[in-house]
Amino acid sequence: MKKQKIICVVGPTASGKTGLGIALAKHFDGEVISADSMQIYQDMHIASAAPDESETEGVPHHLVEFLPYGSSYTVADYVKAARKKITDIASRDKLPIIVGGTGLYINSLVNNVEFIKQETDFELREHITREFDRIGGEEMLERLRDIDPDAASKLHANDKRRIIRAFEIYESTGHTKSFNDEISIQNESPYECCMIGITYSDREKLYERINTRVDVMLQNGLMPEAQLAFQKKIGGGAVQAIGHKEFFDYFKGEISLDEAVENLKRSTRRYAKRQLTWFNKDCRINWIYKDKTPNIEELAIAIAEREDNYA
RNA sequence: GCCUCUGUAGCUCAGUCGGUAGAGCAGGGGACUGAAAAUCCCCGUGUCGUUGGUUCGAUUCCGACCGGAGGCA
Repeated sequence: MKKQKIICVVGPTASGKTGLGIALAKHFDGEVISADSMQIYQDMHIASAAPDESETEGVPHHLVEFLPYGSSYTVADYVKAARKKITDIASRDKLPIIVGGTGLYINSLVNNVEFIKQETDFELREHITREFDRIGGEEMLERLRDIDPDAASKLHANDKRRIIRAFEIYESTGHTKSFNDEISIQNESPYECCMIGITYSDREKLYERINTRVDVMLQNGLMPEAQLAFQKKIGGGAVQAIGHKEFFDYFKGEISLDEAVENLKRSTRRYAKRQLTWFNKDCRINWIYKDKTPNIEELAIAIAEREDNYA
């Protein structure tokens, strides 16, 4: 069976993925599918750095700002939606271009991870969480060792979320996490993916970019946007967004505005570092260094053409 | 010009009654399969301002010099 060609543009925040995605889409007659766990939400346009109409230059962007703030969304939801978009775009003879910084989403999509058709059982999760709080991480990990030693050996007692998730899987499916993980990647990926990573060879330069981008966001009205989010006081994935939560302590009068801004810049820097850790281990990625490349778009196009004939 | 205080990790500072040093923050590395912009784990060698002296041995004591802060003129 012939594989569907796609291009993936990955990299840390503020590295210029959006612009490169648009350039590639224009060159190869493609459409962009975002792989960003925050750009999916509405009402956080500035914080999530969702592309503006003026930036996209007519290139369609999918899976961006379509979910109401406060809803919850999962990797499984994302992969399902993205696959559908790829099929849809390809059926119109356009090239699907995945652009984003959420490593988990990208990997799951590209590696064709199969998720069990099942809704999140929040009640079960709540129940297991209570048990965790009652007996502690060490004891929970011991119990997990009895049912799924492989998974337990990879987890730390403090890793509450993953320990809880391991029990959640076992109790709702009857299979261990290890087993589920194994069968989840048995189907070969239907995609032939050219992966392009964009970053700076000098970490300092990336951090400078991040700092100035935060300043620009502030000028563009990040604070009022955060204020609205603060007033909504609702959950879902969006409350985790860097760019809103850092202001909450300021709104409560606990820290100064300067402190809030510094915290925001620091959170963003740390996030970028985690993204780099994630992407660096993927040897399929062709890296482009912004501070060493005169024309990144030209290079990206050359990489895509070298890997295969996308034209 | 004189007097006092001060100079230790990128920053703020501990400390060594003389045996070459440690916290917080910043930062670095790693993990990651239904919350992932989340969550979790690990990481502190630095001419102890410079230069002489005392000493078996000085970052620690003494002197001079250089830089910083304050006071008196």
